[in-house]
Parts: sequence; structure tokens; C-alpha cells
Amino acid sequence: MASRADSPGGASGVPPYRYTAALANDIERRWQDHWESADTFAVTNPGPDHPAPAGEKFYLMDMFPYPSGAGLHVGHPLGFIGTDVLGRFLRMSGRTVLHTMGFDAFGLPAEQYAVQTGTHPRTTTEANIARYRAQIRQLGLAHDQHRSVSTTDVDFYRWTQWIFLRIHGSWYDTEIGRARPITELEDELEKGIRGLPDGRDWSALSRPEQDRVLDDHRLAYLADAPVNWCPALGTVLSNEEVTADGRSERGNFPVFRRNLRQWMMRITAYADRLADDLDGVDWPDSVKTMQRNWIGRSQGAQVRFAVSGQDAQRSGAGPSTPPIEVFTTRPDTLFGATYLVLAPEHPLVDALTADAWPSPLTGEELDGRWTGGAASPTEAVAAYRRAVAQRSELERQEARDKTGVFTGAWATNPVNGEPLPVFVADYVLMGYGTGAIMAVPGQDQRDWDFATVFGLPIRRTVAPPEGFEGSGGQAYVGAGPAINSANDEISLDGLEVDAAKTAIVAWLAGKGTGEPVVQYKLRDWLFSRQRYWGEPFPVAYAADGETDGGPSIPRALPDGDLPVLLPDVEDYAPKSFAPDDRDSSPESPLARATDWVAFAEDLPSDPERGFAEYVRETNTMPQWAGSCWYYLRYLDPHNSERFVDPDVERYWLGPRAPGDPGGVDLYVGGVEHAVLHLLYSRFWHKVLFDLGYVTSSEPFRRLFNQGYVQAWAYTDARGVYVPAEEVVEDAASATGFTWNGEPVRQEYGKMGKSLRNVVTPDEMCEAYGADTFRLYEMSTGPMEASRPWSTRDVVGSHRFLQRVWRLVIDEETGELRVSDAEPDRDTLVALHRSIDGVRSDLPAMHYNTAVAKLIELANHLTKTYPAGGTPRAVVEPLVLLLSPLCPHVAEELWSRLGHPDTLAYEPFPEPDPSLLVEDSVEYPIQVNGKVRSRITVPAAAGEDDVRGAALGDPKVVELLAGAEPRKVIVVPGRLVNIVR
RNA sequence: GCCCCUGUAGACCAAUCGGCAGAGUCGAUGGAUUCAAAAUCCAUACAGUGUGGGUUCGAAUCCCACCGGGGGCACCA
Repeated sequence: MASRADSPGGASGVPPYRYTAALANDIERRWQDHWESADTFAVTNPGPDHPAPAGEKFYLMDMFPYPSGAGLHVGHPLGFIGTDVLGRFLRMSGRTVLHTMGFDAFGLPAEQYAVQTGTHPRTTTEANIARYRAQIRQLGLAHDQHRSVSTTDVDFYRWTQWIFLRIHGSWYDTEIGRARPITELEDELEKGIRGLPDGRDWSALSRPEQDRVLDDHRLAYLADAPVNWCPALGTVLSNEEVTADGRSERGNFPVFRRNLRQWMMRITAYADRLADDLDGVDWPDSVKTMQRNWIGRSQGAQVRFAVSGQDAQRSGAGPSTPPIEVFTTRPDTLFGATYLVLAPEHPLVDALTADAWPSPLTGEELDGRWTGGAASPTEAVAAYRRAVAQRSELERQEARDKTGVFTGAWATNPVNGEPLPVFVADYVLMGYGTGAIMAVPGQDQRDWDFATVFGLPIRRTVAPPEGFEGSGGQAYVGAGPAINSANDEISLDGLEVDAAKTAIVAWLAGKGTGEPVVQYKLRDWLFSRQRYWGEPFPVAYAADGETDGGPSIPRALPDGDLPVLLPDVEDYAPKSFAPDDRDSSPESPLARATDWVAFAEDLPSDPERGFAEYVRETNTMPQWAGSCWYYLRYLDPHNSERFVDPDVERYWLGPRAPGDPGGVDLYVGGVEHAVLHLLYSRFWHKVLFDLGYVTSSEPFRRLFNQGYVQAWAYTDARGVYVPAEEVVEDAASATGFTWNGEPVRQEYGKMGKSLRNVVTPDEMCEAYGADTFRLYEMSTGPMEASRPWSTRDVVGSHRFLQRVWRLVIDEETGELRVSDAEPDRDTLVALHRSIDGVRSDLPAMHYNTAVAKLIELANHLTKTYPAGGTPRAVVEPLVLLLSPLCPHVAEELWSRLGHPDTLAYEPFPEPDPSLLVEDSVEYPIQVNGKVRSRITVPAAAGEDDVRGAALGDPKVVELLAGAEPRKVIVVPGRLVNIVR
């Protein structure tokens, strides 16, 4: 392990001008100061005073970090360094590169620290940001410092609130498939161009009624929705903040599903575009697939089953009971439906449930499995619903045995008039489709399982392949011709699945009992939290309620009221409750800032009221809000008039050609944001696009997921983690490793405090310098790969930089060692091969192979010029080639070589094509696929010459022993294979 | 359970279109240097590509099955 004691440069006897950690640190500080004072990496937006630069623009971005109190470990900067290397390369290739870094700084950790200590979250956040900035600065990243923003800056969240008002102020016009200002809807309703869905007359509605109609269309709206309520934390949580076993990710407290009035974002309006537009972006297929799965679009049909049957009069279903609407992706199997199932929470359950058990169709006793042993359906359903409500999410997921109960009601299959019993069962989810299904046990395994438990009939409607039935009882979900599917009017028999679907949906539509329908798994986005450290909503409610006594209508504050500042409060904690107090209600910390909450104003969004008393919305926005648009603010961070100037947006993000979505040229970050952040920001961007505020239809043209730096961790005999840096390799130990002489077991995992394996960039910079650290991170593998951290390997990167240094600088005198001699041809060939390789590796982010090529070149030079006098004509390109990876040492050498200016804008070396072609080529000669000999022929030799030379080779002649080869394959430039 | 990615020297990784398994790093071994150690430098060895089939003149690479590792989804009708 490297420690200060054995770090290079710390001991005596080291040549005075060797590239040691101490020297590296000195060089690095000087160049970092220089870049900052010279503003080397600032880019100016084109505008009236600044014409667009000649170089083609490139907008390069990292996913911005949350500045946690723990600071960075060596895993965090992997992506930052990778983008920096690319940015520096592109800059030297003549591109105009925009690259900066901001902070995603609202969020729970700072707030919880505030709750514990009373420190204002802003204080903690600013201290953490300062620490991050220092850690990032010492890595020498070529960022434009003037463009850095934090989501907690008032000048930033003011525009987050402004965008919220735009979303709140618009609706989705499904006819033209885009968002429009809500004022246009109001106008159309007023003029009668558009009618109300329920047929009411707009002008007959009271003003509050009209406002509620408009609110029902807004893209940001209040709704009573089932949300995850965590009494112990005192806040609602998003689905992703709840663990698989139904507890809070933070604190592991119980979470309850409760209907609460919360802010929602109508992301579902964009489901189709969010799915379809993935085709136009250059993203990893895995991320596209994850987004498509999350959106979960499926084509199917809605089918209506009339509630009736021979016992209709005895069931609870009166003549007015509406039909049961069912969603299915397999309408072709309708003839195989043998029962219906409703989710326990389905609104029709009460109306359907009969007072007494009907007699079964056959006249026999009703199956005991159907009744749950209850005296009546009412009792059975009530008991079942109670049992389901008691089950935790975990139990519901793990226990996949099918349970349910008969409602006593019957429905009619529209294709054949068969009566179908209606069940309630929790394997049907209220949250998807219509919350009701037609069960086809022959073609669906879940239905098969349920039918088996409850003794329900099973009828196949798709012919399974030969031998399928022999494999035991199960549903057949594959393709095949339809069977048993005909009535007097239509026959599906013999049709393949797709054709059968089309035919039956057309038939249903003709009968008015069904139609094609598209379903999504995507839900609207729960957008409010009962937290302090977030953006306040720019919204208020009439202090004395609505004039009609209905639910309060949220009133948008005018843009002129922005920013709505977070008030200071005494206590940052939301009101919390006993962990299992499921009936408690959230109360935001902002509610206690009574002076802030109450105000009086003449709100343009509430013209009827005039100057009146209002109370502010006391929820705050979720942490995702700022990250939805920060890439837009980087473009124009100091604009006080707009969130981004339209011309600036067009320059950096606009489409380049018809059909191009536009967006950030490269966005690099971890795959953990594959769905949420990337889906939410795409949604916001599309709203802004629809409203004409941006010209790009997607925020991120190209996405790249970098791998993770992981780390070894070690546990002792008790399974307790021991400090990884103190573990030594020990072949004598059964586990291969010991700690204090005790054998310890190695595991592989995330770097973190709990595994006691954290290594910080600060330690590495101190022990080796930032350039060594950068080089090591880039050389351990391709950007997309995860790899283990190994401190003891870092020295290899350091040795390489020492060798490069030694090529240029005399370690004893500090003088230049380069000469003006002409390099020999071998050296020129080596140089230009390296240039060629590095030029193709860097833009592909294959940094590990680029590093290998540089090492190869340096090794060649060390061997060729052992006594010094390395030709300047080779050294200078080498320094330039190295500079994107190790910018400080490269700048230092460049300067010592006599160049007064930074190399950040020096043209990147270009290869001389004439030096890349070989004079002669060595061909391996295979006989039957095995290498038996080698020949060297001129590079210009034709295929016939090569064949002739190969067949004339003495070893080949010997092996052939006079026999005529059956086949001779010549791969030009590669090899010759002779088949005997 | 379903889907995606991935298995190459002791470790991390290379290997254009299917064409000589090795670019590079660590470690190991030997040597130079040193009073000695560290640091530095030089040299050497080490796998036939997870397993089993197939296609091919030729497979790490393509196909099939299985095994191991990582990730996503999970009663979504």
C-alpha cells in the first residue's frame, strides 16, 4: 500500500529533478492557477458582440453530483475524468467545447442533518459544494467555471418555479399531439369550438366550476391519488423511494397506500412520444429498453361484459349495473374466457356483490372453495378485502398462491352468451388496465393457476404444438392456430394469433361491446413532498376557501412574484407520527412559517376575487425538479430575463438536420438514472419544446453509461469488515489474505464507509499527483466497464509519467535532454502509429488502449535514445498526445520545451499516412489451420505472388510432401492457409 | 420466473470484417544499482479464451445448450 512514508520523493537519494509526487503537486497547482487566471476553458456564447466561433460546437456533460457530506471517493470522478479527456481532445481538434459542472443540491441528507443539528441546510449544502469544488479542481478538469450552477441557487430555482408555472399553465391537445397554453383551451371552450366531455354548457358553469374543468386538463394538477405515505418520516414518497418489501428506503419504516391530495405531473400524456422518440436518440439499447419497459405500452382491446346470468335477479347487480370493462392483450382468446376477476379495490365490487349465494349452474352445491366459508358473498368479499389490506407488499409479492372469492355475480361472454362467474382476487391489480380481467386459463398461466385452485373450467383456444399436453398441465401462451373459437357470426378457428385478434376486435366493435385500446404501465408523476429543503411551489389558495365550498383551487402566482423564496423556519422536520399510524396526515415544515404562508395580493390567475388573502402551497418539489432542466441553464447561467436565451439554445442544442432531435452532444453518467431522471427531464424538455421555448425535441442526443469503480472489501471470521488498506496478500492463509495475521475473506462491492474500503482522490493526488491518478483511472479499462480499484497498481501509471519526464528533462540537472536530431525511420513509424491509434481511441473513449499506445511509444524512445538527446520532433507530439490524459505534466513539459502558450488549443498531432504503410509484410503460413511457417513478402505483392511464395516455402514443401494442396486461402495482409 | 449484459495469464485488461491469442499495467522470478533498504532501471516466465456441441479452410469472435458473475423487471392481463 502506498503511504506517505514510501511515496516517491519522500526519501533521500532521489535525483533532484525526478518527477515525484512533490514535483507533480507543484506543477499541478501552478497550472490549475494558470488555467483559472487565464480563463483558459471559458467559452462565450455567440451573440451580437460575439460571432459564433469557427469550430463546430460540442456540448459535453456529466450527470451532476449530489454534494454529500462524505466527499468524493475515487469512484466518483471516473466519468468526470473521462469527459475531460474527451473535451480536451476535441478542443485540440478544433471543436468549440462547452463543459462545466454543477450541483444537484436539494434533497434529504442536508435536511436530516439540519433536523439533527439545527444547522440551516443551506449552510451544510454550501460547505459541501465548496469541498466538492476543491476536490474537483485538484483533478484539473477543463471546466468553464462561469457556467457552474447549483439547483439551490435562488437564481436557479426561480426558473425551476417558472418552468413549473409553464407546465401548470398548459394542457395536452391529444388531437394535434402536443401541449398548448391552457388559455387556448379556455378560449375554445368559451367560444364553443370545443365542448365539455360531459356535455355541460361552459357558460352555465360557475367560475370555480370552470376553473376545476381547466385544472382537470393541466399538465401539473392536484389529485386525490393513492400515494406512499410514511408516517414515521412524515412525508409521502415516490414509488422508487419505497423498497420491495413496502418500507421506506430511508429508515426502513412502514409505508402505507393512502389517498392524499397531491401534486401530479401528467407525464402519461407524453407516453407515446417518450417511447417513440427513443428511436431518434443515440443511447445504449439497454437504457432504451428500460425506458420502453417502464412506459410499458401494450396494444390490446377493451371488452365489455354485461352483468347478468341466470341468477342475476338474486345477485346484487340491479338492471342499472354498468357492464364490466376488461382490458386484454389477447382478445383472440375471448372464446376461452371462463370467469372474470376484479381487483379487490375495483369500484364495481360493491354493486356486484350479491346478498346471498346463487345456486350453481349445475344445480349442485356451490363449490366450497368459491365462498371462502362465508355465509354470504357480502361477508366473503368483505373478509377477503380485509385480509388483502392486511397483507404487506412483501407478502403479496412472495405468496403467489392464488386467492380470491366469488362475488355471487355472473357476467355474459359477448361472443357466446356463456355465463361467467365474477371473482374478486388480488392477482388482479387496480393500477393497471381497468382493474378487471377476463380469465383465460388455457392461455394464461396465472389464470390457469387460479382456475386449478378454484375448480374452474379450462378451455384451450390456441392449438398447442405436438407433445405440449404431455408435459403436464399448464397454459399455452405461444403462437398457433385458433381452435374452439366460433359462433354463428364469426369463426376464428384456424387463424393465427394476430389475424384472430384483428378479426375479433372488428367483430366486437361492430357489436359495440369492445374496441382496440392502448395501455401503459407509466403512471402520472407524484410531484410534491412534505419536506423543507426543496423548491417551493409558486402557487397559493384562497385563504377562506372557494365561494362554492368545493375543494380549493390552486392559483398560479404571476411570474413577477418569482422567486418564491424558501422561508426560514425553526424546525426543519416534517411532522412525524408513530410508524404504524396509517391514518395520520402529512404536514409540511413550511406550514409552520405562518408569516410566509399568509399573504394578500391581487392575483391575475384569480381575477374574480381581486385583492384578497391567500395561503401558500406548503409542499415542496421533489429532488428531480432541478435536474430536469439544469443542462439548459448551463447554456445561459446569468440571464436574468429568461431561463435560456432562444438563440443560445438553438446554437448549442438545436437540431442539425431535419429529423435530428438536437440536444446535448454527449451526456455521461451512471446507468442508475436510466429511467427516472432521464424520463422526467425528457418530459419537461418536450413540454418546453411544445410551448416553443426550445428548438430541440430531446434533451440528450447521445447518452453514455460509464462503469463503476468498485472495490475489494474484507471480512474477518465473524463477518465484520476490516480496513481494506491494512489487508495483506498471504498465500499461506486459506483465504489468501490476512489482516493483523488473521485470515480474512475477500469480497467485491461498492466503495463505501460501511465496507471500510474507501479510497479518496485526495489521498491519491497527495501520494502520486492528479495526473497519475487520472492516468490510472483511464488505463484500467474501457469507459463503459466497471473495474475494481487497486491502489497498489497506481504506481505503474506513475512510473510511466516518470519515464516521459525523463525523456525530456535531465533528472540530475533539470536541463532539457532533447535534441534537434532527425528521428530515425523506425522512430517515426512508431510515432505515427501511436498518433494514428490515439486519434481513433480517444474519441471512442477507449482510453485504456490509448494509454497502452503511449506507453509503447515512450518505451521505444527510452530504448532508442538511452543516453538522452531524444529528438524534439518526436517528443513534442508525444507531449501533445499525452495532454488530454495528463494535462498538467504535459503543459509543464510543453512550456519547458519553449512554448509560451497553453497547449489546450494546440492542434492535435496528425499521422503521416506514408509512415503507416509497411514496406513488407510477414505472412504466417498455416497448414490445416496451424501455423507452420512464415514468409516475408513486399507489401505490394499480389495475391498470386503471396500464394506462390507460400507454396515455395521449404517447410511447406516438406509438409506437403509432393501432394497437391486441396485449397489455398490467401487473406491479403493477414495470412495464408493451405488445406491438404 | 422473464429480459439484458458479461466470462481471455495470479489480478486488471488488449486482440478492425471470423485470420499468428498479447498492446499495456500490477504482481511473481532473476539481475543492475545500494553498506543496506526504498525508489529507479533491465530481463524472464506464465493462459489457449467458463463447459460441451455446431458452422467454417480457419472461432476468443458466429449459432445452440449448460454453468458462473453483474444488472433490470416482476401476478402489467
